[in-house]
Amino acid sequence: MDIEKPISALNNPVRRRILEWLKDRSNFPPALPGHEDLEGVCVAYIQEKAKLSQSTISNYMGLLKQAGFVIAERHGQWTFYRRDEENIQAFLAAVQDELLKP
Amino acid sequence: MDIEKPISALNNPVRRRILEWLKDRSNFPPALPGHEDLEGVCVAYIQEKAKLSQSTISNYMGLLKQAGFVIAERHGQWTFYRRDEENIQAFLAAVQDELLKP
DNA sequence: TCCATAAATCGAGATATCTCGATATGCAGT
DNA sequence: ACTGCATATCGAGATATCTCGATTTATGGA
Repeated sequence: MDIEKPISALNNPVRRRILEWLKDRSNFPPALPGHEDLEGVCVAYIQEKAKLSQSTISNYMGLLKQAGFVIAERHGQWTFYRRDEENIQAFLAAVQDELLKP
Repeated sequence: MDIEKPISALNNPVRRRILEWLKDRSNFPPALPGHEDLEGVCVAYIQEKAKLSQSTISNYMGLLKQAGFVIAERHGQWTFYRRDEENIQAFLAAVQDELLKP
């Protein structure tokens, strides 16, 4: 596991906060009608909470996705983002492995 | 524990490699005569291994120090840097705490 | 005191990141 | 096909990081 991209993605307070918000779906407005079964959150909700422009948040979510922290799922015109818990754990293990003495 | 500075310090491959090198004193030339008891490594040795300029390495070591990853100890004209294992562990715990779901 | 060496600080050019508004793309409904 | 909405991508200015050589500061020895 290469930690280059993940570290870079974490090197921004807003992106870190988004990852925290995504821990709990109830940090956002209720799911859109017909999507109640989905864990993910649409970009517009994240944008509203982060108070940054739509393009910035879309870009941020792309970085978080490339870093392996989130999974994107397209449903119709919406993209729903949710945390990739497995990959997050793999990243933490990799950082420990690199940082911790033998 | 604020992870802002530590994350920023880790966001560079050379600084990460320096932290790895410092895990084992034998990654560097033998201690200077009269300093065999010290764990730390002088800037010149790190510079030689990293193949970057003296000012760059001095700057890097300052960042790693501010991030809490290393401890600097001045002895005469030399500054010896060594890992701060406790703080490194504290950082890892903080990252886990921030990243991992409850 | 004067010189030599190690490290820190300064100033600057090159490159990367941040963040925006504007535009493009994809999808749903009429 | 056309319109409207959600998201992605583009282009750009502002700011930060990278890295260097030059200079300064601190220390030790002749």
